This record gives sequence, C-alpha cells and structure tokens, in this order.
Amino acid sequence: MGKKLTKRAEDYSKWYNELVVKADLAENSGVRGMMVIKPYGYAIWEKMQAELDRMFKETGHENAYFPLLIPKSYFSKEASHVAGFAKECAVVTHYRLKNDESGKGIIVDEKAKLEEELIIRPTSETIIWDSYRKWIQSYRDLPLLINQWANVMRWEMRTRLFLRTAEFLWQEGHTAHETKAEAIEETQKMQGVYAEFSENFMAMPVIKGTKTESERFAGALDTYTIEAMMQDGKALQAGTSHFLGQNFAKAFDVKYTTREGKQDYVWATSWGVSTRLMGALVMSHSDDFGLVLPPKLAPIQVVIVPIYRSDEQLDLLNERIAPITKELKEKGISVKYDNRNTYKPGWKFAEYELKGVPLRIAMGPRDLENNTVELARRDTLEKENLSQDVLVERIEGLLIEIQDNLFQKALSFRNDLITEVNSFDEFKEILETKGGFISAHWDGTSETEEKIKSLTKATIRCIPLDAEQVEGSCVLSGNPSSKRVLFAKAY
RNA sequence: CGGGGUGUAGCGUAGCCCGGUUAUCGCGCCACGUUUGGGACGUGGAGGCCGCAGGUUCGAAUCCUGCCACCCCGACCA
Repeated sequence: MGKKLTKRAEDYSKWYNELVVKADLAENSGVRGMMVIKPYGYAIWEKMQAELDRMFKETGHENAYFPLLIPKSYFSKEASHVAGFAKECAVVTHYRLKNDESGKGIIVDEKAKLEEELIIRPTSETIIWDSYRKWIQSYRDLPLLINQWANVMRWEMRTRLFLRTAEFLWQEGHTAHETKAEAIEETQKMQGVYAEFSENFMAMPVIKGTKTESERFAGALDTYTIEAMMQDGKALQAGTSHFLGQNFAKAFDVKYTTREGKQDYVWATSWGVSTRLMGALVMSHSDDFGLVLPPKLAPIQVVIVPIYRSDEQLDLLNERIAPITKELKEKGISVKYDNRNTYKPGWKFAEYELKGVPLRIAMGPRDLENNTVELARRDTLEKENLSQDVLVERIEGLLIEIQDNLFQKALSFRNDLITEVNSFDEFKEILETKGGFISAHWDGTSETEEKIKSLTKATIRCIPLDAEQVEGSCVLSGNPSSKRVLFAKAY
C-alpha cells in the first residue's frame, strides 16, 4: 500500500497535505486554488454545520440566502471594505459564450458584455445591507438576526487545502440592532458560541480576544476572534465576530424610527466560520498514523472488523455482530460494519486509523468461543479485551472519555506553548526555538506591530479578553504598556 | 507579479543531454485461485493525443518557439 504518511517531525506541512488527501477529506481540483471536498470530508463538515446551525437558532437567528453575484457599485459604498477586498475579487464581465468562427472551441461573446460588472461575493455585507434597507423601518423590526450558509470566493495568491482556498464554504451572520451596546453584546455572544463549539465539539481549545486595528476586518470597528494553536507552533484564526458600528447602515442608508420617533442608523455585526475549521480540526489532534477525530464530529464513531477463515465463520460473526450494531445505532452511535472480503484485517486497521475512527472493534473465532471482543481506541492506540456483554456500555463511556481526552491533551499542549517574554531578544529566541504564542507587552501602536512583523513574521493574534492589567514596557519600543498581548506566527 | 523548478496510465516514476524497434518500472485497478488476529500471495488482463499548439527533420516523449497548468521561494493574505 502506498499509504505511508510523512511524519510530522519531518515536514509538518507535507504531513498535513498528505493526510487530507489520503484520509479522503479533499483533493485539489483542476481549477486553481479550488478543492473538491470528498464525501468523508463533507460528512465531517455537515456535522459541524448541523451543530453550529443548532446553536445559531438557539440564540435567535434565522437562515436566509442572498445572491452569489454582487453589482460592482454596491461594493464601493463602504470605503474601507472595498479597500480590504478589492485585490482578491473575481469579476463577471460577460453573460454568453459562442463558437469560435475561425476554428474549434468556444470563446467569450464580446457582444454580451455586461453594463455593470458583477463581483463574485468575497463576503456578503454589501448585498445583505442593500436588502436590510428595505426590511428595516422601525425599532420594532429590530434586532434583525440573520445567518447565511454559502460559498464565497477570494482570489488568494497561495492556497492550501481547507486552510486557504480560493472558494470556500462558510456561514456568515449579519445582524442589525437598535443600540451600540446591543450590537457589541451580539458580537461577543457569537464569539462565545464559536468558542463553545470549538472546545466542546472540535475539542480544540481557543483563546478569545480582540484584533488590533491593523488585523481587523475591512469595515469593522472591532473584531473579536478565537485563536487556536496548531501542533507546529503556529496559530490559526478559527473564527471572527465583527462589530461594524454604523458603517454599513450609513453606506446603505439603513435608518429606522427610534422609540422616540426619531430617525437613526442601525448598529451592525457580522460573524463567520468556514471550512478552514476542517484544517484546524486535522491539525489539532492528528498524528503520524493519520487523522484523529473527536467522537462528536466523527462520521463513523465505531467500526467493526470481523476476522475469519471460512465463510462459515463469517456467517457466525455476522450473526453475532448484527445485534451489537443494532444496539449501538439505537443509542445514537454511528457504527460501520466492514465485512468486505477484499481487504484483510490488518489493512482495515490501518485504514480506519488513517481515517480517525475513534473506536475499533475486532471480533474473530477466538472471541466467538470466549464471548469476548477486542476494542481499540484511536486517540491512545490502546487495545483491550472485554466481554461482549459489557461492550456497548464500555463504548458509550469511551466515546465521552476520548472526546474529553482530546480536549485535555490539546489544552495542555496549547498552554505549554504560551510563553511570557520581557525582552525582544527573548521574543526572537522563543519564536525561533519553541514557537507558539508569545505573551508580551506592546505599546499599542501600529508602527511597533508592523516593525515586529517585518522583523520576525510574528503578528499580534489577539488582545486576550482576560488579559490582566499590569504595568510593563513594550518589548520592542520600551514605551509603557498596560497589558500583555499574544504574538505568534500564523496560518 | 518577480526568481527557480516540473508536466509521461488513477498515483509515483525511467527514458530527454546524445532524435531511430512495440514508451520503462512500482503501486493501484479488473478476473480467477489460494489467503484473512496489524497494510497477503500467485497467474492472467485492461489502461498512454509523452501538458497544449506550432516548427525543424525521412523520423520528435526526446531538439526549437509560444502558450497553459502545477509545485517551491519571495511579494500578497477578514
């Protein structure tokens, strides 16, 4: 089998790419920077979607759908927004093709040029706010809490499966509120939803914080972020929630009648997570044998592999295993019984390890005789033999234990990679040798931030929400600072 | 967009300098048989516009020109 995976220590980036492809999550397509998400990968994304969607609805949001194409003129209404996205927009200029008269093939029909070009959405603020103008008249129409599941396109220079693709799937929430305070509260609430999802479902610890001015979303007054730490010591921005102030309301003229009967602009937020979370999931837990999936997001939670010499033995195993799969399914556990005779057990073991299935049951003639079963867990690779009578109960317990273990492991790994430094020499040394988050004082200026970035490639990932107020001096400029911020090299 | 590199079967490749039989090998795939407690083996078989277009030549995977795609390093990147 040519399924041998590059080791993380040899080449982390290569390991990641190989793993995504070999575990059947996704592959590159014939279109530059755009991937095909394969069924196994898409099944994980669907699990993520289902849970996030439930959480959004629980917090009062409704789903809607807006157009893929946005008139160019909409785009230029909010100045900083257009500045942020202009360089990576795909543009539709024609609406018809025709046969090439001089030869074979098909060409753009120049007669079918659009009066106004259409932009393939890189994000939907502009088209959504154009609708909101019509939807919002009064404080009684507020708050307006809408989410959209969609694809967006950003013409990225350099792409990587899931982490940065030219087209990606995401959700984008867009809300409108009466007051500034309410909008800020919404922004923070959704950051909280993202953090809860990351930790409870992806088993991926995150740090909640805010972005510095230079790292903010184009058009936002404040960006709240969740930042995760990957196994190679690089940070990954896993989700963002933006307080947009009245910028978009002013740009799209969305006014409402207040409780006092006056006209005012509404306050806005937007927030999103994308298929990038798939990359985060892979890099948080997986090892040199392949994917490691948290039980709550694993498409297959338990796989059963029969071991047999004869058809008679297989029949007996089929018979014995049927009630076990039935019982597991009744308990809401997804189980796959793989009795294909085209592959040997050893091949299947390796295959399901590569695919990150949390638990594996192997049952053979010996087990039939002794009423036992072999149970192996993917996270620790430990095996145990136990009685078939307690199997289902054991599986239920282990799925919870594995979920928890993955989180704890990722948490202690992450915590070990937060280093406080007090000098720039120390800063550079830690960054080069250990990586991870560097907690350091910063004077609050974009100039210093930029200088550090150009000297070290590290950026300020966030100003943690729980940062203590402590007097200190900036690690680069020596100017006074009131709290530490987190620097890291990032994806 | 700059600098470097690579395009040969589903994947990985040999051949290219120095043009000349039927384009090499491995994995995978298909059929049959033997196998099955950690990635099995045998026998047989299918699969190629040698990235695309043009040129040189009796003859091009091989030489020349142009184009396209991808990879690496920069620049860029809520």
